[in-house]
Amino acid sequence: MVQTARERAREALTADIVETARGQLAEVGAAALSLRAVARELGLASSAVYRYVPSRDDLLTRLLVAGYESLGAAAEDADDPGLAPRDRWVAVSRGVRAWALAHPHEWGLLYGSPVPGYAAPQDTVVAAMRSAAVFGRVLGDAAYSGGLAGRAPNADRTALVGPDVTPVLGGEHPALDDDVRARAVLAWSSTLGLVSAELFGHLVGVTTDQEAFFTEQVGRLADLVGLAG
Amino acid sequence: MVQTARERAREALTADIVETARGQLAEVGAAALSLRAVARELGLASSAVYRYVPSRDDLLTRLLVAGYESLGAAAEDADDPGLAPRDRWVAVSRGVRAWALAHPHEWGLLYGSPVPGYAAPQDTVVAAMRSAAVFGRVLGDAAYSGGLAGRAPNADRTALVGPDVTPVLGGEHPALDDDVRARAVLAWSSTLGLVSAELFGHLVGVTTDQEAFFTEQVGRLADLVGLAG
DNA sequence: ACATGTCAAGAGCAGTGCTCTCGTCTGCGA
DNA sequence: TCGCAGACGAGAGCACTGCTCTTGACATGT
Repeated sequence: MVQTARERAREALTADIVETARGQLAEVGAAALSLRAVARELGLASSAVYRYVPSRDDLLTRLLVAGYESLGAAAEDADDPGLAPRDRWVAVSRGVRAWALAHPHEWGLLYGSPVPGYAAPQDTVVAAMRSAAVFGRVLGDAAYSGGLAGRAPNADRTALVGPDVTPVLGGEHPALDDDVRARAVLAWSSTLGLVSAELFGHLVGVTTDQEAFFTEQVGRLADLVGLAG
Repeated sequence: MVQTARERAREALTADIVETARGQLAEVGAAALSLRAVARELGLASSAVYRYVPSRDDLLTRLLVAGYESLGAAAEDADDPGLAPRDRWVAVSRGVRAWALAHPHEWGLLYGSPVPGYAAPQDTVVAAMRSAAVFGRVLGDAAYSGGLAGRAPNADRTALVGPDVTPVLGGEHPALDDDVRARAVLAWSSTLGLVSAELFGHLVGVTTDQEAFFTEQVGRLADLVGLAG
């Protein structure tokens, strides 16, 4: 028992605050998240909350990290290494969409417009990598299992992806050149766009069956990456 | 002169309020837009503004419509009917991106997370169509000029686009089936995703040259749609 | 010249983030 | 076992927000 009773109580109450804030976030959204409302729900004075959370921005950061972790876990759960590469990619994409539909306000916090006056600190980028890494793993496994199409016919185009993304996008492999990595980044940000467009209401009236439409589209994106299936 | 001096003064002041609010929006973002700050900047009492704008939400709606119109105009300006279909698509996409970079907070209002407690009224959807219609026109012109690839080999897949989008996506033409329309919708929402990802900081460290990267990616999307060039 | 009604302003309500102070109480070291 | 530093919760208060209501001045149309 390395921590005292006070420390335990402190951690428990801090966790309570973050959990209550998550509930608030799910109900009213990030920009309307109120520290006073969290305090009210916990039966605390608003000033007491500041003993545990230094500021509203810090609370947002915690929710941001928790959101990235939650999304990353959902993506990992949706992955099934036994499937063909293309089907794996589609399954992970569907997992991401399902999480977004279940947590729309959290998705807005992660990938929507930034909260005014708030800049995400550097700690959040590692958490943000978790879901992207799942796609990267599918890509890497496909390369090693031969489930990735060869070099595109016009692969002489510049690819323009930074060297930092190599580890997260499947690692080093002869089949994984910058051209296919650029395609993967395109597929990833396209998926972001599809989910956001659906969630933010930009596809109402455009599609007849949102889920089937999404599945078909991410399948096209998997083809664009060159995944076999 | 059908309107009295009072009516003219009223319209001028209303326009001043909206213009000042646009400035505020550009500076601090939509969620932090303050009616009182607008009033201060105009030398008015905060209560006086409510004589011209019924509520903050109504002001947001006006800014939303103005934003869609501004983006649509930028897309139209970027279009050049003399180019090959693929180059036209890329040019319009680049125009959209350039507008977004010049008006980041307005882009966030249009395509980012919705402002809490605010639901966009139906009037905004027609304005939102304007930029999409430019892409639709490029698609339609390509079909009529023969610059659109034929039916995809596996076009037996369901396409799942609603019938309402046909007019805006090039109209009726034998080469424009629901499969190619679905690809166009995918390319459009992918472009949304690319721009949002860049603007909201999700591509920092991923690409080495944002503009060249974007140009290359929307070129891939144009290929996916089947535009020749 | 007068009545109508539009106008700007101010006070006020309920809410926000955040700070400071003031008693209380806990837990650690002597 | 005692005493005290430090943590704790509560409350008041500041500056800000959107919005409503009243009040008094002014311009407009008859």
